[in-house]
Amino acid sequence: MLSNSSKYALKAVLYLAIHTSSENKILARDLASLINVPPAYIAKLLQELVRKNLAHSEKGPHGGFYLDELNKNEPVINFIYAIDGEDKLNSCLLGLSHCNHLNPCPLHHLANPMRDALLNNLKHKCINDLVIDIKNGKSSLPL
Amino acid sequence: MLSNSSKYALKAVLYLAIHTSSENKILARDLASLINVPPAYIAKLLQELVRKNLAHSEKGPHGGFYLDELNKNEPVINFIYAIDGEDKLNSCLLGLSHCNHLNPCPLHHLANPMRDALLNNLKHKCINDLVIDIKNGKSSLPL
DNA sequence: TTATAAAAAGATAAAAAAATCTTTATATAT
DNA sequence: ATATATAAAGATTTTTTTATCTTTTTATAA
Repeated sequence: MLSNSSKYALKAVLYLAIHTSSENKILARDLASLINVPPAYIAKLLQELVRKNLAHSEKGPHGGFYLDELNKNEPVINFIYAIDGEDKLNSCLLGLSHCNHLNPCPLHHLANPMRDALLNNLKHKCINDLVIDIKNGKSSLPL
Repeated sequence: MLSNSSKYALKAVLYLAIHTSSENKILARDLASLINVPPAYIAKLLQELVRKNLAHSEKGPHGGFYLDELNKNEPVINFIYAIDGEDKLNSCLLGLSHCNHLNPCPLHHLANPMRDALLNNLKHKCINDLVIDIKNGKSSLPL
């Protein structure tokens, strides 16, 4: 469903959303150990998010990664799209390019309503919504 | 979501369900070209399904692969489990081993209802149910 | 201005998944 | 019996994904 890369990126982003701001950054290597992801790997993923304006970074002493308020209000799906591309979540379950609602594949009716509902949630929930759940005890870390 | 291998296997199984029986087998290489899957690859996958009693084969002249009535009545999910293993569809979206309904990860509420509904469909629909849809024009090939 | 601390970029390596090739076993027909 | 057609099994190759390592750039502070 999600690649390792997307999973790691989401874990990182959740951590950043809870614990960082422009005044309070975190080093890639510290973040890595806190969310159980290889340090060099998470650094790469964060660089990609920064390039796509889904996270921020500063170089040099007292530098590090953080999320600003705009980032925290991005829909969850944007982070997945940034790392995995759009096709991964949107393509036909059987990999058929012709499959759509007018020309449904044999698994379409069985799976698409759920997929659409999931995509809808991912599009309408932002990172901050997930953080609110965590703070209300509706979901939990650690990552 | 599904590996290439599972997608290929499901396409093969659907074809076999519609077009084969113990009196009417098909060669791996013929099936391969009909469903657009590499011949050596589909042969391997079918061998795995045969080993797990989800399909049948006969060697030698007039041999080939086919599904019997029991196979056609297997739930769709069994073919996926046979190829991808059970974990792939059941593990936490973020890959967290501790995640469950009592200790939900931040994506759990957002995704699990849909995943459960999908799994339920895959468990309760058998291959023949999909074939009936195709025959009624509710879904369509080619594969 | 120099040293240092950090991310960015790019190159490389390792592991897993996808795909193919070769050999063996088995059934059928001649 | 022998030749042939097929799946089964196993080995190998290729591609993709995952992960790491090295070098460069940039910002800070002494």
